[in-house]
Amino acid sequence: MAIFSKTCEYAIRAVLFIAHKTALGNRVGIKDIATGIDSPEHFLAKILQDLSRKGLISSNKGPNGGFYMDALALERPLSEIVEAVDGDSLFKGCALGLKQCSEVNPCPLHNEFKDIRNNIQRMLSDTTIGNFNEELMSGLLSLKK
Amino acid sequence: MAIFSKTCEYAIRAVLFIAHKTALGNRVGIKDIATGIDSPEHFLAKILQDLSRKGLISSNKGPNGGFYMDALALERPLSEIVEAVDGDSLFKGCALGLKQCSEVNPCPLHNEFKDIRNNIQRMLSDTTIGNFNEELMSGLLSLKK
DNA sequence: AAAATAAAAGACAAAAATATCTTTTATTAA
DNA sequence: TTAATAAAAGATATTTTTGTCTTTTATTTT
Repeated sequence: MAIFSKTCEYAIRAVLFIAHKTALGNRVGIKDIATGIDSPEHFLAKILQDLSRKGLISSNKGPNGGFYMDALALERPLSEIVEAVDGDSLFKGCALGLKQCSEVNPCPLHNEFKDIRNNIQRMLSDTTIGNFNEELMSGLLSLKK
Repeated sequence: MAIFSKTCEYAIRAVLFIAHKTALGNRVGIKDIATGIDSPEHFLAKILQDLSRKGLISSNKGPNGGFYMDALALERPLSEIVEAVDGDSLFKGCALGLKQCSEVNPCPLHNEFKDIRNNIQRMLSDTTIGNFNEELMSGLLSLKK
């Protein structure tokens, strides 16, 4: 199994795509985004609607409409996307799925996974959405294939 | 989303349960295992049949039958269970789901996730199934709830 | 005001993961 | 050699995830 759900993979890729495409005032349409990250258009639309409702990205209807992000939104950490889509179980949950797993009632992997969970959380919290804009614009990083 | 699939969570918990319950020659039935790790009995049965086919655990039918593991099986790393059930995408796959993600064609998170993937793989490869037997027998670790 | 544009929303479909129930097969013990 | 036991296998059901198609709403331009 992968680290993130398919939905979350699309979400991150799409947000990074929007981020670097609209860094200075433009907007980008769902069709361009779907093509740009190689994802099913209408499925992605649902995901972006959700992220929009949650305030992570912005959108406008009509001609010249589309999705965009302001400067403030670019400063948000990747962890917000992940939490919005997949929840916090990757950071907080028990690796073996035990509801009551804790320091006093640990599963066998409780201690071995503590560092790993913290590393994931720290990395996603310390990395902003706008962090990759230059490399994305210069084509050094890929969001499709 | 969780790190492992539900199937894999059950698999690890069940194998650790079998490991410590049969450390010296006993066998344990599917009903006891399912109760012992709080999982759906018949669903777990399928999982164990699969692990048995793959040689990770052993079983016998009939009276006094059940599942068990020999000394050698206890030395296997946890990573074998994970690979048998969830595959290797947790260790090898691209976090953003890109098929061609690599050093020369990296996704934005390629480098950030390199350490994390390695940590997970190392931990699971360095930890044997039998590693938790004492603590499980003494009740210091939990496999249910 | 009408037409064009683009996201939002709704309805539906397919696939995969998870779960349950029944029948069959192998093994043991009486 | 029959009955009992327990895993293996098969069939089916439910839920969740992923994906598609159509209609509606908001906005802009003519």
